[in-house]
Amino acid sequence: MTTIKDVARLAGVSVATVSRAMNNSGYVGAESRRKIEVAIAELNFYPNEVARSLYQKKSKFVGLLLPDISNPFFPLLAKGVEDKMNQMGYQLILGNVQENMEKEKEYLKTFAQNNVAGVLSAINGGINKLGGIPFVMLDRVADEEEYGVHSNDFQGGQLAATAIAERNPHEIVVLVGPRNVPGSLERLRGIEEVLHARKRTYQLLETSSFQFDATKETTSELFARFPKVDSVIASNDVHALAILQEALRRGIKIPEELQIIGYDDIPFSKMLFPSLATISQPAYEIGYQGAELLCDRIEDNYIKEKMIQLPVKLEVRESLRKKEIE
Amino acid sequence: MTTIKDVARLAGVSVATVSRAMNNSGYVGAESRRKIEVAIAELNFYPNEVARSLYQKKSKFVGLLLPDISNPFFPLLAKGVEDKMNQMGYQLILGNVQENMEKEKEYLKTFAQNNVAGVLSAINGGINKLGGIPFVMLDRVADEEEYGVHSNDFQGGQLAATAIAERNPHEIVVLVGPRNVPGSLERLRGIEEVLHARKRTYQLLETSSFQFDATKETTSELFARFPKVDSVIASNDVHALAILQEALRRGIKIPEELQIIGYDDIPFSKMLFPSLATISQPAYEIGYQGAELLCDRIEDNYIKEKMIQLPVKLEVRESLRKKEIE
DNA sequence: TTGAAAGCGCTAACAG
DNA sequence: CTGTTAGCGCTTTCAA
Repeated sequence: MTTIKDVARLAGVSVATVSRAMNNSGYVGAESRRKIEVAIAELNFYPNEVARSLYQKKSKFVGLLLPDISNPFFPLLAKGVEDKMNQMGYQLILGNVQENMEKEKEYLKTFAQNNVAGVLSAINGGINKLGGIPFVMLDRVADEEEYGVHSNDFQGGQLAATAIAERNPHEIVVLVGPRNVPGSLERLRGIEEVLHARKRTYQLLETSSFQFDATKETTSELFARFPKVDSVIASNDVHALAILQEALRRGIKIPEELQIIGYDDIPFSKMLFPSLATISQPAYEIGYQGAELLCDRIEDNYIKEKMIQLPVKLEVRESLRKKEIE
Repeated sequence: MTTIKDVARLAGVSVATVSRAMNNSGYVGAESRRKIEVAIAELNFYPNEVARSLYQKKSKFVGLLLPDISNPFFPLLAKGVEDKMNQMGYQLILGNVQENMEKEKEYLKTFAQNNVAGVLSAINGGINKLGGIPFVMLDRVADEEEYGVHSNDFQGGQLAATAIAERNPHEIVVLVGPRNVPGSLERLRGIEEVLHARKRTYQLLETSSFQFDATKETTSELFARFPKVDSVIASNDVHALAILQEALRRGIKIPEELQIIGYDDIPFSKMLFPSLATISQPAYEIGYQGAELLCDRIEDNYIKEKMIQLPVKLEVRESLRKKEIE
């Protein structure tokens, strides 16, 4: 391993000068700078980040906490985070928590042990602080959080409910996401508001988990409890797709006999047939802007908005019936 | 931040003794140990990993290089890696490279700068070495690699081709993955061997990328160039699903008019209707065993197998026709 | 404009 | 069994 010392020796200057040259801090004579650059190139030197972060008490790492990396929504979000963070010179420590509080605690501890510069978390209801380390919540942002990026769940709920309500629903079932996921209730509020205003009745089906594996359970429960359901407002696309496809398997016609709308707009939703109508959340954008916000916090920049809310969008696709002529 | 010094002071011993107690290295008297434990608990102390890794020249980080985190195969693999690595006390630095050589180089550099203990890479054809840092390749393992975990691509190709050949194919199209992905050619060998032996003709369609977004292109090309295709052997599930669903959209009956077999067995393949027959690769297991192998290398344990090949399995599902009675 | 030196928190000789 | 001490590679006073 070549160190700053080797560079200093080869350039014929002191390590302090090399350090100043590398970091553009303090004065460095033109001649010294040139010699240092040559030496660095010659030795193919790059500074040891560990030593840096020991001194600075702050590393170039950012912790990323995700609830379930196998739900395609989160890789998208992670990409947004990664792109921005890399651009700013940070690396991500991956923490895939699978709705497991113990793992979350473990991760927060190792984040602290490694002097992370900040944490981005899509985990609801966790321990969202870590002595002075900046936190930014992504997607799942509880009311009491200070910094976060999420999309407008209330509006999303309204859009979804309106899309269904306008399409001659007879028996509506609303899938409600886990109570502890902040957005779930907001969406439900939006949905109920619209449905009440339009005097539509509906049934609720609570899903205890957003985990990928939970879909089978939800699906069987739906068809068992509500055999006459003809319209589903789902809590996410993975669940919606599971239901849609199970319906096809049972010979139920989509959308004539069962229409369904999802939430998230994961890449598969557009790709499958019939394509899944959904409320599109800007997953990549949430990650990207969350990363921006975190960088601003890390660098103590002025922050215009602590809580960023991104708009959602209705994607009308083949899983919805034609609109009624009003 | 509370340091080992604080603990030493409170326990009335030296930092060396605290260090020995924490690491169970060297002698520590019972009385001292007790006092240290009390002090640690009292202060809620945990050691700074940065300082540790500076001294050891080796951190508790492992770099994970992935080609495309939005392809559901890789999150699965990542989970396997994460589970094993966490269990062994390591953290993952995420490197999602998107088939971009520049990004890969960047990552390798920062891995080195951060004293990673090792690297797990699912990137083909990269710069798979880093001055003395142990590398283990996952899934995409070129011939010249020394350490890796992958599944038996030749066998996978054979299984896929056999499944199709036994089911009365008229016009077979074989999707060939990117040339630079080592497994692609192996699979093709397996496929061709079977098809030749059974005297089946077939067409090749090369796909230049495994990226999620590349599916649309592949799909249109397939139907444009081979309008009479009735059997597809795909290079991965994402492509296979795209084709299958596009066929449905065009009113082509699955599997009567078009049968198709994928590769990977991502979670969606089982969930969709018609479900996708595929060659199941043990993605989680590849990640997990890769992590095990890497740990053994890091700890300089005896290594039985440097190159681990896991079996693949044919999953017969609804996208295949009934077998011919022979 | 530069260099010497202290120190970030921890580990490991080494001497007691 | 325990403490003193010298670093790990880097940044940053501070004095020259």
